[in-house]
Amino acid sequence: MEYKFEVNANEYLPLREVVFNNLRDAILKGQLKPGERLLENHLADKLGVSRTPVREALRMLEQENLVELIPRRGAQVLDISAEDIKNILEIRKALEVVSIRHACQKMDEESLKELKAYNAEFEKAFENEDYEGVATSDEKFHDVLFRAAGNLKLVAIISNIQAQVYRYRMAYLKVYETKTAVINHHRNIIEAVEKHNEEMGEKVMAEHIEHQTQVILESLKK
Amino acid sequence: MEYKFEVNANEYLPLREVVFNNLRDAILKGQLKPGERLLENHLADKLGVSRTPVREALRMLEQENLVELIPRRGAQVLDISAEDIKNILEIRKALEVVSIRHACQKMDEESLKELKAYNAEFEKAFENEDYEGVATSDEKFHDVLFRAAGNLKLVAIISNIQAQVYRYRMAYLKVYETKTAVINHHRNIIEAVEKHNEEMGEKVMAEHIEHQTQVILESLKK
DNA sequence: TATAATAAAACTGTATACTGTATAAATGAT
DNA sequence: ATCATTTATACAGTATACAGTTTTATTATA
Repeated sequence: MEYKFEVNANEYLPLREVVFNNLRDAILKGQLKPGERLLENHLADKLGVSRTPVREALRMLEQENLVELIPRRGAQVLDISAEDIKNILEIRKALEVVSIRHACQKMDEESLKELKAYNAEFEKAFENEDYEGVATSDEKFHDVLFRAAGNLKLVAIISNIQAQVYRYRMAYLKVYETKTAVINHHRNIIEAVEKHNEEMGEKVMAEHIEHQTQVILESLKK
Repeated sequence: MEYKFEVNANEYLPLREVVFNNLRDAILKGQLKPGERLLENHLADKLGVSRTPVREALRMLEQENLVELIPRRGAQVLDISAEDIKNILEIRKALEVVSIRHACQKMDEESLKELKAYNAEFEKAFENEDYEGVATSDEKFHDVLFRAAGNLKLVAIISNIQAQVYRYRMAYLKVYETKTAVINHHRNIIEAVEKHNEEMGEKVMAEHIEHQTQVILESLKK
């Protein structure tokens, strides 16, 4: 019998996906700045591929609302206004509320443990002023809630929405007053989920997102 | 002085957009059926273009959740389960509620008139059993509400969401009991908007979408 | 007749070549 | 110098060519 390496079918990624992930990342992290033009040739050279996969990746990024394509002019990183941020966070609020309602109804012990674990991570990171850590554990915290909702479409939309305001996340967390407010929100969310108290969950989550909106919009004025 | 034809800058559409619109339409109308494979060469020949714009259009359709791309295998029209429909309509409900809250707060006279006009169209079409007409005036009715909300991101997401369940729209409207229920919903929505009664609007809209969900899921069982 | 091995065909993935249109640079007129 | 006019350049849009992989058809084998 002949042996083969067990090749994971997921191992292969088309170049367009690689390019897509690359660019997406660079945009989210702010390495590619709003308004910056994305020249196909330039990107292709830099990434060591031909224009074809770059172009396809750009079409995907357009649909994700991360870049803007102007016919015969090319792509540029989408700029986002204060109004946009308000609009996006309003949508996020509505969807997070849906998701926590479900979570309050049917979250199991396992997920609840996870939720608490990520929250511990979250608080610790805050103590250490490790904002990168705060951000990632915050994401994980919310992810548990989405997943508990058991609505995959919801997860997809929220993560798309989030990508659009990702850049402003750090500014938010670093604002001094955020810390105590957000830690409280999270604790209340856990309590609501634990007690299966939908109304409470809904209320706290709405506050949580509204607070975030306030702070981000405030910080934008400067 | 020399005259030139006033050339509208928006007149030019890249082929990928043309192909995209074409395929999108065909999928929404059910001419391309769920599960059906979309062969690049075939489509390119049929539309009289090369594979390049077809491929780019497919990437866009993937991001719109209308087709599924399997690496090295190609594209196929995305199939949708009852679960998906439930999930999607739950999201739609949340977003329509957001939008009607705004509409109740700040809809102007002009838009209100439009709303009533489309609703008259809607009721008349129902009388004439012109379901195509019912569907389009219903769309316009809801569009007025979205637009009143003044949140462009919301409009974009809802229309994407709607595209995914577009196929089931007719089955819904043709169910006998739908007629009276929906006509009532619409009338109540108008009343709520007119009286700036947010709570009422929210309640009616939620019912409206829930009803739709019920009927569609029911009709799927057959 | 089923099953495995092999060969052929059909597709997708990627690169490259070509075309036409904007944009920027260079030239010339006022 | 400033503005218009031409020319050159850079770029996106589209088509095509080729490579590699999967699927299907064909043949061989039990």
